[in-house]
Amino acid sequence: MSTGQVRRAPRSDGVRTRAAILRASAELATVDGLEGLTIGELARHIGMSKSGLYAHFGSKEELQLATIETARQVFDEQVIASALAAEPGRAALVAITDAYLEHLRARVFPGGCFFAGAVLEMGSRPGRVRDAVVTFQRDLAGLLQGFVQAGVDAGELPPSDLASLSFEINGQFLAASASFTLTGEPAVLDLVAMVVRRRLGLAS
Amino acid sequence: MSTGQVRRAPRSDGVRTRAAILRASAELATVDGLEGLTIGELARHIGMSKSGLYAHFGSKEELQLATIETARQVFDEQVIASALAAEPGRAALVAITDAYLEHLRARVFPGGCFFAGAVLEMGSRPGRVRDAVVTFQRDLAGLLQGFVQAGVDAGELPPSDLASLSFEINGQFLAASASFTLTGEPAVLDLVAMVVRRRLGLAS
DNA sequence: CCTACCGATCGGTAGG
DNA sequence: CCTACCGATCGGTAGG
Repeated sequence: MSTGQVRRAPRSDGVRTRAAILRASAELATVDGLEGLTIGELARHIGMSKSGLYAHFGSKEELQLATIETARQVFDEQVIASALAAEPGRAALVAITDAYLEHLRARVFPGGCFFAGAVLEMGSRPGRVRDAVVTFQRDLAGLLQGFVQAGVDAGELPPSDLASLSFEINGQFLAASASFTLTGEPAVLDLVAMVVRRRLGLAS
Repeated sequence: MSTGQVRRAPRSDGVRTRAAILRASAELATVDGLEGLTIGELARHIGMSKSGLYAHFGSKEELQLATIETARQVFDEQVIASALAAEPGRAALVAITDAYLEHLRARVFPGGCFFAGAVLEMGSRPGRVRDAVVTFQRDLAGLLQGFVQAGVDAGELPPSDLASLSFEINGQFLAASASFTLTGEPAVLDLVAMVVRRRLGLAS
């Protein structure tokens, strides 16, 4: 008896429900877009009432922002983590590329990379949702640039790569997501893996 | 009196109206998306009633398809034409890149490249609208690949470029549109111009 | 090309 | 987390 009665973890059901909602929301958003996503469709998709969703998120904008946060966590775990586990520099650039391509290959989201779609969709809009997407994009670009800088510092890459290499790799990520989503052809992913390696001087 | 009374050209007003509608539709679509575009918003934007639009296009899908056709014509005139005017091979690849970047710089569409947005938006959807976007993408990829082939045939490019160069350039176009739309920074366009030239062995 | 209208769905709220 | 509801807007049609 010592510590008293059994207690369920406070709100654990709510936390789990919220996570399930957000996961479904992120998936739907890669097909319908962050704006095209509707509360009604999401509610139907997870077997809940619309007002049930409003109990978790006070507005569509809050839902969108929470969805972006969830997608970011997925991206951090599946893509960024592999890069951080590698040696900064060329090895990290290869690692993040392979992890990104594997993220696509596994079809984690039905519409390809969440942020590739979101950046193109929200790029010319005002508001907090756009700002959140821009922040992600800026952070990713900064991470890539840091790897390039490390590669240059280590003598793995020429200093001229500081100007554009991170941008180029980012562009190949966009192309990979767009092309793989369009065609479903795994060869696209192998092609991009080769392109990046070559660009880094790591293949014929 | 010879040829009789003054006659207005048959339906010329209707043709002009239709063109104006489609131009506005293409502009709105680069901000709201091809799906996010609504008949009501478009009608308001051009000062016409919703049913006035339905007189020109029987359904939203027809409007979307006609909008894509209009955007394709703009792209053909402003981007493709410059490439076809150049020597096939490296010169054509430089020409299409510069024309594409100028198309962005001029902000022909407020949301950047119409098709960059459309491909990412429609990639994971079914239907005729997606098919039309895929067709554009396939045609552009084929055009680029033809230029690469010509460059290889002329000895300007190594045969190894046949595998991926056209894909890489396409990726830089996507990155240019996304990044320029996000930041509005013209330096992005200069960067991509340099990246492509370097990739073609035409700059330091 | 218009007014007037349709059923359905939108984002969101009241009240429990 | 639900039912029941709100005004606004959706794509689309009738009839002119």
